[in-house]
Amino acid sequence: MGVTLKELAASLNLSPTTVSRALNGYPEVNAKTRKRVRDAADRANYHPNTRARSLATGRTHAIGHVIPLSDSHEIVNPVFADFIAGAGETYSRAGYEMVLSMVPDADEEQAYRNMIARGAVDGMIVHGPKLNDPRIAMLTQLGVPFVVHGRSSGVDAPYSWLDINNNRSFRRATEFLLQLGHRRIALVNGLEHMDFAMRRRTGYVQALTEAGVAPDPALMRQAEMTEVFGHRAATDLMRLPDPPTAFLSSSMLVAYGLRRALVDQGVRLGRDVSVITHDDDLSYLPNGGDVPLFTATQSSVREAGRKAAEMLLKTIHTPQHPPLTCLMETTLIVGESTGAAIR
Amino acid sequence: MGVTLKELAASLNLSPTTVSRALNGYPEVNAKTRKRVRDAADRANYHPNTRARSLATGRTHAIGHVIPLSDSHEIVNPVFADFIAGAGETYSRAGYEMVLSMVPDADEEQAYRNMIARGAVDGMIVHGPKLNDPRIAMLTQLGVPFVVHGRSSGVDAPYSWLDINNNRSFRRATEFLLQLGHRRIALVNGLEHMDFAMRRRTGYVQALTEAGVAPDPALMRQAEMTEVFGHRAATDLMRLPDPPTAFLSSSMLVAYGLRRALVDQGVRLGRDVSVITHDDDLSYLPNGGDVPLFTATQSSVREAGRKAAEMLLKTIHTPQHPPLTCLMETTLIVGESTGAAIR
DNA sequence: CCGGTTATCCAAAGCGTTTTGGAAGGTTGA
DNA sequence: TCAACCTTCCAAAACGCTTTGGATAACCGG
Repeated sequence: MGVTLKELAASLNLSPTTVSRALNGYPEVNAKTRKRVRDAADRANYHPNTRARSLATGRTHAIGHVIPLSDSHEIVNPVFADFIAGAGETYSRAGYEMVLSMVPDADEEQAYRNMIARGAVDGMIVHGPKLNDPRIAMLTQLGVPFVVHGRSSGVDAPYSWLDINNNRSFRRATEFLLQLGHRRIALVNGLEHMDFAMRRRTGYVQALTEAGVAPDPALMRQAEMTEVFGHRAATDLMRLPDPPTAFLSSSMLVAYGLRRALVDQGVRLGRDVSVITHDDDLSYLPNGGDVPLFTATQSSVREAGRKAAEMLLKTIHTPQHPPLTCLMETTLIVGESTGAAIR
Repeated sequence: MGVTLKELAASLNLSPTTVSRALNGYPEVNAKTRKRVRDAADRANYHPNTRARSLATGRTHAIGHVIPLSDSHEIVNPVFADFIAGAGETYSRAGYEMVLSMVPDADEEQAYRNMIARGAVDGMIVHGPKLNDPRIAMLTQLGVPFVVHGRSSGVDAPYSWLDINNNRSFRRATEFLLQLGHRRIALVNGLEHMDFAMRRRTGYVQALTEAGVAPDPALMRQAEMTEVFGHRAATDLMRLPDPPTAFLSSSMLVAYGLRRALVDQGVRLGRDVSVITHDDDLSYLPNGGDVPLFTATQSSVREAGRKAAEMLLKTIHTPQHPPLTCLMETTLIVGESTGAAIR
């Protein structure tokens, strides 16, 4: 523990009041005194105790994140690391701290409730929204500022969110493959009770339908997005009597798995079979070096974290403001994993 | 914000003192009253305000983590997500919360200082120790309980740490390859100013030397551990006049890159060239399904997180206790990526 | 019936801040 | 010169909890 305000004040022969005001930039303190106080504070490495301050002000200067662990295998989705890194940048610049809670899906609601009831945070980020996500109504009802990373289809009441245009993104990717002559296009998706995965499938189905291609359920897979899942999916799908000539993947890791399976089977990527993947632009999973490995719909999840945090801080500072929303478009980057369909 | 203790007490016609004691399990309160209080608290969803509580008790019931972002590319190492998930399990079980700060390498020391000076945490976890890491002396001097995930060669004074036996792990892996007849063994390592990477190289060099094989600097690479780095390293190394017949990799992602490069060159994994990788057992990066993809030195970083958190809580609760240490061995899992050297 | 326990409760202080409501002294304007 | 300001500071209350040090009443043994 460090110096306290009282001690600092005593050492300066000033009252705590004056020292507090001097440091917080209030006008009613002499310029000379202010400087004297600031210098002494620096010298003593004084930082106001956050607990005491938040008790006095009623604001915690902290944001809560509840990261869900997929109940099945307690998998923590790797996008969280980068999203949080982005949000963390914003927080530290604004003098906020981040408090994190990682809990199994089942305990999630309680985790939000607790953080709030204990007065631990000024606002929250909602991660991984599902269809009709109950957390949104809950937080609205509790009156806590929050921003959802993603959206929740089925929730009508307005709320603040930041999302990428998953539908459009996968629609365009599908159209791109269709233009290359592909007709048998597989979708290797995340779990479709997750909102983002559902929207991606919708976009994919829409593009197919508009092009007069009947969506084939046999070509759609969904699971936790791991490399192994990608491998299994591609292996299975290539065994079909009428196998796909192109794959749409929901994550880089899945795409790795797809590639491994395809290569195992002696299929040339970008020649015999095409692959487009979504790329969250994770810092440790770059899509190739100079030339992109995969053709990809790309959007930086880190940037999303930065922006979502900014939105949240804004709603905290102007509580009466109506909900903020932000829809980010992805960019379609052409790499070496796509080519014309062989006929 | 929720109900306050005073309100709850008033609604029960009791003093705040009694309500507090009833809820905190002190003996000097009638069993009947206690039940009445507990019930009312549940009904009102009362949770004590953490800020107020920690102000009163002097303990925050919070642990600080400072996650470094590699200064070059601001990469956040994916192992952190799983480590933190593990630590988080322990924390929530013990009623602690986790406060996170993600900062560029350069600002790291200040981030620790701030958290402590502001009285935001009861203890800290030190991530990613480098050789002769200054944070250890700093925290020791500040008198804050902490546990290092890893160790720091060059720091003599005792401190609490939890580490895997990197040296032994890579020594064994190297010996394994030597026994298979490999002599040209490449090391594709993390950045060697990181303690773990340095220890791995030492283990590797020791095994080679003991076997009478001269370590060849041309066969050692180090960088941020991404897939792309693995690909580049393998591509380069295979171009050598006397290319390696085996690779040692420091992470799963690097191994993915190695495999891609090798496959690109038409080399068969486990036949023409062998690969052993370290596997942190990340939840979203499983080493294959039923049968392991890679021969690997495996150790769950999530389990490490759980244990490190437990150690930290222990040192917090018994401050006079001497430093705790824990050295975890890895297990060598044989997969399909290794085989006898071709002669 | 009475001193001494024991069981049960409470008033008040304190944790480290911010903030409200002055107070003292100096300055200004007529 | 004197009321009416500023300017600059401070004492004390408040935030929501825990904890110290009683207080009250009931109970007990002799």
